[in-house]
Amino acid sequence: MTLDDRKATILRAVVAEYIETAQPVGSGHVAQAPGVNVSSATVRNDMALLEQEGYLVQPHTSAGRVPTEKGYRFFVDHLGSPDQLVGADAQQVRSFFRAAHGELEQVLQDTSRLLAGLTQYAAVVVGPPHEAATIRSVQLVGLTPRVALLVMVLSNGVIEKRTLEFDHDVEELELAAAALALAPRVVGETLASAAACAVPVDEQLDGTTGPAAITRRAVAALAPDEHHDEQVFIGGASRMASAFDAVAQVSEILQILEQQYVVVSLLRDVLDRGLNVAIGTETGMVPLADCAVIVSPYLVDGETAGTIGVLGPTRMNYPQALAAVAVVSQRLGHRLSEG
Amino acid sequence: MTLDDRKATILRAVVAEYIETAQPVGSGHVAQAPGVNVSSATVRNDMALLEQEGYLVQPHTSAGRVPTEKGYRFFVDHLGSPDQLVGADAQQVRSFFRAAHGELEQVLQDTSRLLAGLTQYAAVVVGPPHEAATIRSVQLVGLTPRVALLVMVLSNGVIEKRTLEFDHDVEELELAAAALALAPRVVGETLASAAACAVPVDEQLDGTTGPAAITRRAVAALAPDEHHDEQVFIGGASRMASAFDAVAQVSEILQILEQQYVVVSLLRDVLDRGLNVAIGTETGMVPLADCAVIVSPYLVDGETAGTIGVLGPTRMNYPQALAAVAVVSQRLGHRLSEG
DNA sequence: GTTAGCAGTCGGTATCATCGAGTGCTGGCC
DNA sequence: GGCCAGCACTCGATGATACCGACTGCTAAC
Repeated sequence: MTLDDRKATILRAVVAEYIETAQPVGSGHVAQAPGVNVSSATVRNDMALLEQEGYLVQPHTSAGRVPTEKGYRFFVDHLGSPDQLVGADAQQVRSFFRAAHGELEQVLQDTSRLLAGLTQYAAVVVGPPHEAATIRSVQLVGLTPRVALLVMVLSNGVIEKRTLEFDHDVEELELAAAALALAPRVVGETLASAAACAVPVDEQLDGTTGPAAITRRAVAALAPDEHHDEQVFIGGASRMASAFDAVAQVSEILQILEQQYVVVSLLRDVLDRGLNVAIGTETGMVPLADCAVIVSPYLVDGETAGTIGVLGPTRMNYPQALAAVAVVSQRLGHRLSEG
Repeated sequence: MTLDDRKATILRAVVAEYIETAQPVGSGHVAQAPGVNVSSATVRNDMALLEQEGYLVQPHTSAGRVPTEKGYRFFVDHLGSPDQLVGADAQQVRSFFRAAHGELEQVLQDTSRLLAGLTQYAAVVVGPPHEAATIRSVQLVGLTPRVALLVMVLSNGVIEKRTLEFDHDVEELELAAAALALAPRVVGETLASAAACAVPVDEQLDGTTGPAAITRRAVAALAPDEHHDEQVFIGGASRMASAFDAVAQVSEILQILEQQYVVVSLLRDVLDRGLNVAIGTETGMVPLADCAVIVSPYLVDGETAGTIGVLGPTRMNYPQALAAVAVVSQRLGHRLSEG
């Protein structure tokens, strides 16, 4: 399963050139690549072996070779020292995070654009899950006589809101009273724990009107939505499009990107398998057979908080994209740790 | 500038068939179209005239004809009675709005998906501007000693928040005091008016610490952000992709859809010109030369509140898309009027 | 083990003929 | 005068054919 030095060098050269040109690579080109100091005939022999071992394929007999998933996999697993971003890009990242300020959502959204701009592929930024955040404040605001808004500020700066609809008019005073009753019970709790531990308390109370009923309604609405536990921001889907040549394929990939919870679970899945790169079928999604995903968690205050990722073609520029993801995830974590 | 009956019928037939097949339309096909009771030779004569008048073009001498922008324009301007949605679609809209509940943002997001599903093009839903909404409640919540969140609930159920960063630690009590001072001045105002009329009051106060300073900071942060005055939701960009055949073009269009404020101003622009359909260069954006946009405002409580739109190829199915936009905008307005 | 040389493969491109959908025009009919 | 059958013509699309060249695998020599 392990390759000798020369074959590894040749494989690397093939992948590198294919990434650049998107054309099958012939032995002649490889022989001229730096580090390969053998003739094209020797390269040919080794390429034939590499094909037998499943690292390369020939689209047709008289053509050069193209990396298989296994080939890409070897390439990323044996990259040696991780690349640095080129100066201009590094500069861009620095000045971006120096200027980044304001709302969490805005920062995450802009970060996804930044990453997309750096890599020329689609970028995904998943915000910190609300799971872990505790409730800082609770408020009940009437919008119409029968509709009120439950507004909670979480410790990570995210705001959760729930619409409460009643089948009878509700007074502002009742809302205020309900909010007062609610606050001591839920402040300091997470959404989930607040929803769980507050329920039994409420079941004892009865009646369909008055503050107690409102409190009960509010508690019932607390539980975190299945799919909205974390925020997802996707940037640069348009850039990814240019990396493919069939419109139908682009459309399928966009369709996946539109289902944000699918993207989130894809990233989570990859991380759970202990990977930070998933190539082709490794993504587990059929329409992504020609795509690769790079994932990296970012740390806020030393704990993994969210995830960023890049989605591009299997022949993406791995060294550069890996470097970009690494730098951005590190800087983003830093930025969010400051508070 | 006006066409006689037969030429109008022929033009309509050409546009209708081209929309369906995306192939240049020949005189033979037109002659067979219902309503055209003349021979292909006569159709040929009229088509030649229609070409002279700029409604049609021939891609090459021995080919059928394709509508020009002017041709599409005539088609949509003379559609006669607006189409009805087919039964299944109408049913889908009804059940969607019957089930629609919960947060405003979620409803708008889902509506964009619904509209995209109905039309098979990209759909845009612009939420009610925050401009007109008045502030219902104000709250200041500390996140870290030096960072606080200004949270405002607006009358339309939208939440506006502003991050306040201080260069010295701030006590919870100070925040509470500042919020108390702020509330009577801004509740009931719009964001803009609150920002405007509260400023002079604050300039009289001095000092860099204490509740007064916090209040001043909060007021300064009130002014609505230029670009985030309304929320934009875009659905079904992937569907639009399949309507084109050049990847580069798809990429350019996606790029525009990614700049949400561009989309918003595009829709606004079209409405300002008194149109509800913009075709090709009428959109004013070069990459959209092969696109058409359908726009419709929706009314909440009798007042125009937001806008919905569809972006598709110039050869989009106008009757169907117009019907879908009309129904959805009407139902959405209804749904949001209930409160 | 490496490599120069060589025969063989096969996709891509160019050339050419053919086909057919579609046109414009003409001349006859109502 | 308006309509239309008929006809010659145009020109892109399609398919066959030949050619070119970028490859390969193999062999024999170093």
